[in-house]
Amino acid sequence: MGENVKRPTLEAVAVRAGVSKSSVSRVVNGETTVAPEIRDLVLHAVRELGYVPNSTARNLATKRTNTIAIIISDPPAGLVSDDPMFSAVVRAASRELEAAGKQVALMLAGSPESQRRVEQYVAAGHVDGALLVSMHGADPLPALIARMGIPVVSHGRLAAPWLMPYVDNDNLGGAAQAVRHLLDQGRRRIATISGPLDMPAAQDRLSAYRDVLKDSGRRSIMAVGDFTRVSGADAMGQLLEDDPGLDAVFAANDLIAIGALRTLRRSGRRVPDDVAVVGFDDIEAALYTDPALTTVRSSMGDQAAATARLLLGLFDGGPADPVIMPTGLVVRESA
Amino acid sequence: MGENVKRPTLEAVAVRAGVSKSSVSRVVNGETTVAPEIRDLVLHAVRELGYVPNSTARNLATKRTNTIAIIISDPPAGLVSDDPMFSAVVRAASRELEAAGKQVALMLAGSPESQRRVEQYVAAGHVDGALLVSMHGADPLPALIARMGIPVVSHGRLAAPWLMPYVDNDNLGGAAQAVRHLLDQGRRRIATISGPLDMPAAQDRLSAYRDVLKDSGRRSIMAVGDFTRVSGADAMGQLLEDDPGLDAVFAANDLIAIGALRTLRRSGRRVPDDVAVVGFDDIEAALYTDPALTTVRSSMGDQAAATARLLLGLFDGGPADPVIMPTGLVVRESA
DNA sequence: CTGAAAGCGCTTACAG
DNA sequence: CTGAAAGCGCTTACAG
Repeated sequence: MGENVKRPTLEAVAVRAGVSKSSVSRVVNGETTVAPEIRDLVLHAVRELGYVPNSTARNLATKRTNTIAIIISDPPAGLVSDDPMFSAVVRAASRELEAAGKQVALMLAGSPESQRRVEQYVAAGHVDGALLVSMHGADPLPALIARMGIPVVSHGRLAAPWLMPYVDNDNLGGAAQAVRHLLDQGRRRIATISGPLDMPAAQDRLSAYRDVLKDSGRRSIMAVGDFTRVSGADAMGQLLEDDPGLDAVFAANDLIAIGALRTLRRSGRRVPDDVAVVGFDDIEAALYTDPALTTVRSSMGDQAAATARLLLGLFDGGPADPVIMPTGLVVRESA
Repeated sequence: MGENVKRPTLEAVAVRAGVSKSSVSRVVNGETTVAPEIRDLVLHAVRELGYVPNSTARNLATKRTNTIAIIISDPPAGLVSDDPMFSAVVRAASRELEAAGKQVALMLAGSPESQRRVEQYVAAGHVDGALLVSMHGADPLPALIARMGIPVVSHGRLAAPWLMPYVDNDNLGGAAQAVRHLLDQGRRRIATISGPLDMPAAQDRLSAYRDVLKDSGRRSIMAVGDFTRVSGADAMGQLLEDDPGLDAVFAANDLIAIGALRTLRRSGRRVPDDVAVVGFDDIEAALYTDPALTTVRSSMGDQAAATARLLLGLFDGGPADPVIMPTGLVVRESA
């Protein structure tokens, strides 16, 4: 498995260049207090030898690791990662962090064992900071991570928001806009399919729905989903049984909407003629449903990038204030 | 930002327990050659102090890092990661690796700069091994990684398969089965929409399509896609112009099929009555298209897990032989 | 079975 | 501006 060439050390470079290790270290780390001639000697030797600093040794000496953990607190069922959001979030955050010269350690913390592993990992001083993507309200991980004494931020508001700063979408505003849109279209019996009720995003989207309906003197009709397609399909079936006359559905995310669309189709309802449907997130698939899905745009990518930047800012003494990103209705065919 | 409590060192444990550092190290590492009483003393001190080994120091001493890189060679456009495969692969591989006690470092290598970063990272001795997910044939990264002298495997056959062992699906077999299914249904003008032609998976699926058609004395009708929905929609439009009478399409993946379905719908074609459609991959979304998509199952999750196991096996002197995983047709409504 | 000592490859005060 | 030396927190032959 490879030549296993021993990599040159800083010491080898020093010998080769005929200077001290200190000088090599300074040059390699870009310190300015080095005489040009020494600098050249070192640079030359570095090139000749193909020297690359051993970051393990560097980390030990500096007590920094230059790596940031992206911790995805995925429930055992694997809810999140089947979501297109998973890739959007991981990717955008990685890009941002890497662009800032940080290494990224991805950690999936689904099972209790993997939670322990993550805890150990952070406790072992392996990371300088952490970006948390937690997906259920009862998750004990945020509290554990928060007390580890490293900068940490959350992608999405936590059930315990005081634990750490976060970046979130304007779930309340977006959901309200969606429901008002249905109202404006003259829909009378507007149902909703919520996300998992222990998640703040699901709670917000639900309570905005309720508030808007209440203000307009209408009754709430709800079923509980869990942000998956299949839960949307099931919930829609239940809703149709409960109230066959409903004429609109606000789905707490696009995946739920996609599931709901299938059930509506199978029950012979036309969308939007019989039943209007609005989703949330504006994932790419929303462009390919039949009819194309009207939805609330919440760029998870942008949100993840903003979360990463918030974290990076923390290292430079930046503000630890939550940030809420705007959402907007995207009207297509389904409502 | 936290209490910044200095973490106890192995030395502190030794002092507390009244034994040598060597003994503490042995106990902590589970060596059996330790007297029970010493063991107890150490364990007690470890617990009292809340000792967690500093893995940076350990890595420096052992010259191992216990971490494996998952390197996603994502083209700049971001093709892969919009794909549901991204999450399936990252997740399954992570789980497998973590279960084996390895740390996972996720690296996105899209741009030339990030390729350099990955190279440096591996060269810096930060990882013990790497799992590569490369997405285009001209990718220079596999060759670079392959010569770094660490165990490395590829998720999917590379354009240069000799560089490292890999795990792949039976793309040839699966595609052949799909096309034969269309033939068996009496379809006469069977088109295909390929993936990016520099990717082995796309090549295989295309050549199987061609071979089967040739054997049956039929003509190939093809358009090139890139494994995205939008490319499927566009390619389908082109195909319909080229040959309005076509009665079947084999899409190189489900995303392409989803795009093609939209174009067919908009052009007034009924599926499967006028045009039959078969996809490839069997992603969850295939269950929610209208009509539900007939497709070839290729569990990316299982494949990624198998890739991870192949890599882990390499560390124990396991075989470095490629493995091909079976595929199977899933008949639903679209064909 | 146990411990003293050297070593892993860097960084960083401290003198000069 | 430069270098010798100590130190980061572990592991691991080597004696005993």
